[in-house]
Amino acid sequence: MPNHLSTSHKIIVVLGPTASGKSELAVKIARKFNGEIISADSRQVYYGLNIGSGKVLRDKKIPKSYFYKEIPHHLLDVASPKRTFTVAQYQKLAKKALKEIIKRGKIPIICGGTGLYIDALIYDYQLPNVPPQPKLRKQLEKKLTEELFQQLQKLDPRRAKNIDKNNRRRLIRALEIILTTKKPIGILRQAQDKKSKYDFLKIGIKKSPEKLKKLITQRLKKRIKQGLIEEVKNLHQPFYSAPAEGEARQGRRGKQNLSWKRLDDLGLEYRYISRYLRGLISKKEMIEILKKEIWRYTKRQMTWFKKDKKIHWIESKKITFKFVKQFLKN
RNA sequence: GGCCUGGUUGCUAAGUGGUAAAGCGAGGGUCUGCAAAACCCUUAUACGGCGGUUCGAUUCCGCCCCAGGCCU
Repeated sequence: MPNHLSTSHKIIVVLGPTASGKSELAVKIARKFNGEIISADSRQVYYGLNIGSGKVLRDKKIPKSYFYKEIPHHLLDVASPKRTFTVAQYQKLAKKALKEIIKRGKIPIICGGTGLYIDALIYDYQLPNVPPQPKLRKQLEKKLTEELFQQLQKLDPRRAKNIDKNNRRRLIRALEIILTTKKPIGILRQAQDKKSKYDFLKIGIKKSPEKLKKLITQRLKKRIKQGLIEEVKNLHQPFYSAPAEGEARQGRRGKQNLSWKRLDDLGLEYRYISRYLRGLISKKEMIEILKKEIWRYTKRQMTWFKKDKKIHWIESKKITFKFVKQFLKN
């Protein structure tokens, strides 16, 4: 069994490309094995992004916290969509949730498609204690990529050695760290080889490309039927009148008034539907582009997951349960 | 029937008398505070057909085919 450390706590991870059916599987595991779910999704953390982010519905009978089919869900609706949320924040909140679940004697089930978030949590990434500094970034943003790289070489040669010298975003962050701490961080990486303090079982949902494409199309259609376009419209310009029955649903906390730019940044459904709403593309184009973009997104997700040799790729629910049962027995 | 414009890799699209950009798409990859992001690599003999001119034509000439436009 993977990572068996006698003193550590057991956690289950359910991951896979978007539209593969993670949420449903996670809930089933949670019900069967007395678990609670921690979402690991970079968009579901925002309130207001519901249909488009594929958030599970909230049980109406259980107000206050987030339940779905009587299973508590964590890390949903924890941030305003107006502001950028980052891995560091995710890590902090998710860690807290994780501890609490363990304290309750329940099994934490991390479920999501954001690979970085999952690993930051279970491997306890040591992120430099340097929050983003907008002013500094703005300044660095003015420089040429090459200049950024040269500056980093001077200040933190070890980091410069293994950084992607074309990636401005990374370069700026690296400089932000060194300029703030004055201490080179040198080499990071190789997180996957690190020991986790948890004993975890990583389950990946495997789907053939054909199947996945089909699921993407179906889900997109379904979401549009559920009011996805309305959701995006309201995020940009919410209704002021009392919300209608169906609308009061979940995670609604006042008006969002997200700019088109922000919606664009949120990606996929939010990006392309907002472009449609702005009249930049037709509805038909929007749907075609989305199918393509969502597919490409799954490929990026898979690139991340593929190199993780600890993932157990499964194709049926039955096998999953068997796996989980055995994992929890040890 | 006549005239004009155009036919370049999966798509869009440059270009030159000495065998050919780029973008998109597609595939692969990187990843430690924007990750639905950002970045990198790959995409072998692609110039409608047949002749001609030329040392050499995708590039010039002729004919043909195809697409679009115009004219009678």
